Amino acid sequence: MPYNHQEIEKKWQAQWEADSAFSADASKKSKKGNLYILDMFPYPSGAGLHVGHPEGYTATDITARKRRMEGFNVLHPMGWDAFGLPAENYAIKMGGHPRDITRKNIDNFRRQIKSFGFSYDWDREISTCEPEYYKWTQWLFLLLWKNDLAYRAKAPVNWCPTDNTVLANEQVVDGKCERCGTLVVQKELEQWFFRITKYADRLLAGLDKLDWPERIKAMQRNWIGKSEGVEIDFDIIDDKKEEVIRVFTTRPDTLMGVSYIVLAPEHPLLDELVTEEHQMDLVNYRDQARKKSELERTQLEKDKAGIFTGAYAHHPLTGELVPIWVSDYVLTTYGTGAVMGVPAHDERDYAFAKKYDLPIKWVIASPDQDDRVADAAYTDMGILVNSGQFDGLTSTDAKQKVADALEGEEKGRRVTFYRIRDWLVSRQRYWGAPIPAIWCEDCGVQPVDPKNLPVILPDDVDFKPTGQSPLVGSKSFHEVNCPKCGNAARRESDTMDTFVDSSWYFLRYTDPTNSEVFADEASIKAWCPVDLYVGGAEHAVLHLLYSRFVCYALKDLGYLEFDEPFVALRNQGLILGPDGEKMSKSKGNVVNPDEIVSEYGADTLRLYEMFMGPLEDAKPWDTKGVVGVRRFLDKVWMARERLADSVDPAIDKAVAKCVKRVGDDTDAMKFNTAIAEMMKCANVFAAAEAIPREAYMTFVRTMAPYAPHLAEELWSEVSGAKSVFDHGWPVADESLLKDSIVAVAVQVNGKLRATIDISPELGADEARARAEATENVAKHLEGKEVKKVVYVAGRVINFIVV
RNA sequence: GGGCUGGUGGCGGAAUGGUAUACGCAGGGGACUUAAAAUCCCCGGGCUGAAAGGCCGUGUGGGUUCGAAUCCCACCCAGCCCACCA
Repeated sequence: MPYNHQEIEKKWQAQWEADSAFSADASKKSKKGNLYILDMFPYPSGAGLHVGHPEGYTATDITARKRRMEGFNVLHPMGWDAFGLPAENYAIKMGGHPRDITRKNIDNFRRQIKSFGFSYDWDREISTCEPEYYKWTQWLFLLLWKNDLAYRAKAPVNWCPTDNTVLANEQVVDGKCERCGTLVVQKELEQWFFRITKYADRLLAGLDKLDWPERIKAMQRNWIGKSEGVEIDFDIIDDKKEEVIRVFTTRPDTLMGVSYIVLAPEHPLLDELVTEEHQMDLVNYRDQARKKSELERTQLEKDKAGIFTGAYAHHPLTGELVPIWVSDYVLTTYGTGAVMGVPAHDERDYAFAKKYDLPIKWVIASPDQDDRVADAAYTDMGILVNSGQFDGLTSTDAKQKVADALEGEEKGRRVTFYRIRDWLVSRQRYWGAPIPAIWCEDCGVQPVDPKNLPVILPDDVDFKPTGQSPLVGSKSFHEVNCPKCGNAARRESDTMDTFVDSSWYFLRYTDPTNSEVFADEASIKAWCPVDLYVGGAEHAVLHLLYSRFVCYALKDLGYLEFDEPFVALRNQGLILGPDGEKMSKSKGNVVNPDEIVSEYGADTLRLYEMFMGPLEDAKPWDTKGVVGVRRFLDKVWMARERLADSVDPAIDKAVAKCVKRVGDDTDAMKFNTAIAEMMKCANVFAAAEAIPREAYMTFVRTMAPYAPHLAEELWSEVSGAKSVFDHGWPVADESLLKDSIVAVAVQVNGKLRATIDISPELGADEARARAEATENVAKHLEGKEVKKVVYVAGRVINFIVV
């Protein structure tokens, strides 16, 4: 008979809640110490949870439950990343207030998450949109501001015309708004920034010590984009002025191959140096370039077009004349906005030179002479040629020698550039934490006194985005005095990027109700940093990089004793629809976890999601497969009817092996193979007429982190004791793990010819004799000379014959 | 174009130098049943053979090794990420 999952799961969820079974208490004595196991908190969308959410949550829940059984004190909290555009857009479209919509969504998310039986400490639940929380987001802003890590500046920024707000670089994907897909336009606006670039080098170096997926580390390295090279000054030939064009290159070894210089269309020196004859060309070209959207610039990647300015510069070492060109393949936002054109050894320069018939000078020869093709740039390292004093050097040596020469002449210097930009944190939207600043006509922009936090998000506003923050229209919000001179002033009306909210939330969980500090020092010390963090790979750069930055800053400012917030990180893979495609409403392949829980139970859903395949892989959903794990649970359930005070060494052995394997695999987060092992054990139970009670109860404890409801029910029914989680993680009986007889493969010249059942302790000679005695092996050895015999005890014996 | 990850039965996957395909799904056969469902047991890489067995087999081609899905080299394909970054 199948078990009644609805009744059992409801019963134990209520029991856990009544017992506060999972409350984390740092003051509690624990023999193993404290662990912080964290899920990336969800954005509570209107659609509710999808099956992807419980995948990561189950992985951490299994880990947390097992660690508790082992005697660790575990902090395992859940909360809500509750500010953000979707709720606000929904409110604009459908009416209502983003707060009400968000709270309703949170209620639904909480109900769903509780239905899965996760062992969260609900007393620590946080929500970033509540004033008790965002007070400290604002405090963080003030702290960074006070320490010159937050500042206001005018800069070219990304503007989304649909959402009517600026976006961080990280939120622009393929030139489009990450949220709504609208083409982003560049605007010159004054905005608030966090000085993340100050930490570029440390954020890069810190990656090395992290237990994170290589992929994620590579993406962060890529995003930080460190490149070491040389800045080179080219003197402009101009009687009137002493100006230089500064270029940046990572390949100073190609300096002798320069045949022109290219400036970005926005380069500040352009107006001065363009000759009269080329002035109109420049005006037209700039006009054209400005009209191109980011997307067009990307799509036209291969089309290198530009114009000649009529001006020339001196080569810094040879003094040779070098023409100065303009093209938008050079970006203002990287390096110096000017590059030296070396067509022979750079693909872009090559394309440009071909188009405008500029000289192509080969200065690097491939060490592999034949490799050099004349109809393409040679971009690898090599040996210098046609380079005067540098001839014969390798690229690596030449880089140093050229840099030395330039530094000697004061024509250049070694520099490091980063691709990462400062983090733009202000948004012209309503549903976010107000930036705690006050504008005074006399004193300029002033920080709000921390005593007056939180700056409450007002209700008397119209949410419709107009390009200005909706807060601009709020009267109550703006009746404020300057904190410095006391005169009437107005509040900053921008709100913060929601990534600021989520950049520190894991600290708040350690002390979620504190109204004096963002979290008490002792609480942070007790739990942080996070020992295990699990979430989707989509946060590879944004959230994870921002959180790291905030922790580095807080450490420098004396608030934390660690810089890296997440010691170990794992990404759960995407769960695809049954058709193997990414789940989406439009494809109609979305699986609703509520239906699985109601039809098969939470334990089945948990087990199935872990059984599908390795945690980090993308895996298609198969409802038929769900039935398979439910059958397994029913087998375990039914086995309780055949318990006996009997002895069965075979079953004891199967259980001991299961305990060992499940323990090891759970620690390695190989949940799929752990479950396969439990299934094997259940099959042994199913085939047995009587099952030793002791062995069965050990199995139930082993299964408990995976299927906690069923385990609790079986434990209380069979043992009469209260919670299976109070009884510790079972220890495998080592003596049962060793097999006295094993099947050893017998090979002749590497081909399997037989297997023999022998003791793994058996000596090589005896094993050989046993192997030779088997009929098939004898047949293959007949008439052959045995050159060598390889024996690996307990595994394989291989005869090498001729 | 660059980087990363991967390619194993009909399907999800297991095995990280030692019997390839554990476990599950789907399929076939049997037991129980008036019957069906449920449940339980057995069989499932290909070719060949009555069987025992033999040959082939982890994307392709080579290499290292007594022995390779696993390590090395080259290539093909797929997915993800980045991409005019000088």
